Amino acid sequence: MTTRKDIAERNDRTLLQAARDVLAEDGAHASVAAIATRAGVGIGSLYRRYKTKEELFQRLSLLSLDHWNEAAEQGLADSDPWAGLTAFIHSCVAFGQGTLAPVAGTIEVTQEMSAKARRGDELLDELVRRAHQAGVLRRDVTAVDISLLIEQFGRSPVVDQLRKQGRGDLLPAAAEARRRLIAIALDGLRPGHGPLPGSPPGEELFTGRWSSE
Amino acid sequence: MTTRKDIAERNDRTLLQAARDVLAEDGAHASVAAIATRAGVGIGSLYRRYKTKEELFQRLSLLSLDHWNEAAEQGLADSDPWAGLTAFIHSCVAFGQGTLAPVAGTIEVTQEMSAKARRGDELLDELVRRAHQAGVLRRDVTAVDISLLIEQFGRSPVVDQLRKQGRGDLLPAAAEARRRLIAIALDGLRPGHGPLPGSPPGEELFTGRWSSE
DNA sequence: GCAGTTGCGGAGCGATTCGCTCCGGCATAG
DNA sequence: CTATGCCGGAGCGAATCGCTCCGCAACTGC
Repeated sequence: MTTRKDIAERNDRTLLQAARDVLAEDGAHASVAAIATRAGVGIGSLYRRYKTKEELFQRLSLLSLDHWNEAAEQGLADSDPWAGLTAFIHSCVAFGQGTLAPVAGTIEVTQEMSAKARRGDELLDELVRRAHQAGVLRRDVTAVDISLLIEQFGRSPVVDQLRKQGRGDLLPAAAEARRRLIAIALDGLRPGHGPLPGSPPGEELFTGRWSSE
Repeated sequence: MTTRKDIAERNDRTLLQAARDVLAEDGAHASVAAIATRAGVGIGSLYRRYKTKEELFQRLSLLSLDHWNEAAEQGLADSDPWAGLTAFIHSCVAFGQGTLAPVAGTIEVTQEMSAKARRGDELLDELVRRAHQAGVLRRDVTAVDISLLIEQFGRSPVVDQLRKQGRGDLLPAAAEARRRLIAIALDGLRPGHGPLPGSPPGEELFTGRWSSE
């Protein structure tokens, strides 16, 4: 038997997960109604828990930062620097750390958030330092590179589009393909490659059609 | 002196470029008004050239496919298989090949589009086959992997967000950081690494908080 | 210099969707 | 069986959507 309290607690968790998923698919366009529907609750219930849409996103942002920090600490707990670093990256990518980017500019940043973000930076720095020292990470890769890599892979256009089109049957294949991509990128982090740019390898490859970038 | 005809021609090119940029920043939410404003023309002018929003996107889609095919042909023209392949990838990423993904499901696919897409697949296959034969590309990397890599890097959450926030001053640094990421991924494509998954390296890294994926 | 023509920008249309409120109905407690 | 409180969703005003249409400015032929 499920009491009403059980349901309430489950909704709390489900709501944030739904928010993350909808955010991944719809970007900044994500609507409160879509999040509530995805979570399987009414709009009223959502607003009983979070006063505004912004409050929901702030809460989600905090959860995201918490996950980052916990994953980094778990990574540091691993005695193998390379295993710890890659476990951290995998965890963050799977969590979808990049999905909040579209709304990052629309919500107010609390000092709790910035404090946790600062701690997250420190943890990642340590993760990278350890890997450098052990010689398992190419020297010219910085902590910033790792952050960007996580953010870049945190959203998957292919997976998002499939999910929106309701082709859930293809999701496993897409997820697998994505894991292959991440594995490729991780291999690129190992030592023994030429130096990174600097100036890009082939500056003017692009047709003159586009000027930007 | 600029005649009216000059302006008209320039608008034609500028319009598609603006559409691509706005699409990158706003995703499927991109509005016609935003595209016209970005291009520096009135809404009326946009609708004089394209009957509907869909027609504009279809035209952009064709342009995107043309760029893919031209870049692939240029890559094949290079006698060095690795240089040709990486030049192709760089060109497609810089063009922003992934930015159309959010609207791909909303526009009707003409047979001209699917024909060009098929040709693009063939060209990429040949690019990959050459590289495999020359031994400069790891054996377990497929053409699909390359496509996904291009799509994944075709959008840059960081760059898009900076541009939306009007921090144009930071764009060069962000673009540079992005190039570093691509270089890392390309290095991961070289031979001499362990096999790709298959089953992911660390299946249950993730906290149990999220169930999806 | 003047009338005629062409193409431009943007105000404004109806429709849609947004964040959010509020209330009728149902499940549970006593 | 009554009383209580939480739930879902209809519906509010505001904002935004794709798109039309017209007044004005810029150029041409005389």
